[in-house]
Amino acid sequence: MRTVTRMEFDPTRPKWVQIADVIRKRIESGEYPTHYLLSEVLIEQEFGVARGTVRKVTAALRDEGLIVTTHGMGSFVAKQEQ
Amino acid sequence: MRTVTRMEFDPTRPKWVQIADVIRKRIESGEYPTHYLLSEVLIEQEFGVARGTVRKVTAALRDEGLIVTTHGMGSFVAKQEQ
DNA sequence: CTTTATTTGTCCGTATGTATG
DNA sequence: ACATACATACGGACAAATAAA
Repeated sequence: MRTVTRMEFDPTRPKWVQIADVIRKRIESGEYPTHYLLSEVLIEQEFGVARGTVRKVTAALRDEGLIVTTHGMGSFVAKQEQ
Repeated sequence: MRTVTRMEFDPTRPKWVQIADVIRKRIESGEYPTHYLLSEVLIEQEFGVARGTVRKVTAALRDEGLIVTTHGMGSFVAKQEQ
């Protein structure tokens, strides 16, 4: 069973920013622990957005050092600094 | 010898939808019986499309419960309900 | 047990066309 | 004109599961 998040997207802010916010919170709250594996396809399906949008999300989280992406594997949650 | 289906792709409908239609009919007609093994590569070759397109086809048929996919093995036709 | 081949899973980059704000 | 976003489609590379040699 796949998860579907029905977000109320704020039309004044890009979707990719809003989705990144959601995932960031999940990481910071511990809902997504270290090494939790994300995949573009799952994000695509959960939020109902296109691949290009998902890639902007992962690029942003990667830039923040929250996730690490490996070609052929996926993106996993990096160890949190506190 | 590999089969090559020269489909006249209707330019107004996605290739992956049209290919899924063809395979769905083969399953429903019994041409592809229960446990018949499909492979992405063969679909790719038969219809002359890219793998990404094939994966949309299998994803659709999987969502419909027509096939079951196993990593490292392939997709096989699920038991039909009647 | 090790190696190899096959197959699916995933990411990467690119491109085209459409639509909206 | 520009950024955002969707949908489609191509081709490539690497990772992981499975099965066979």
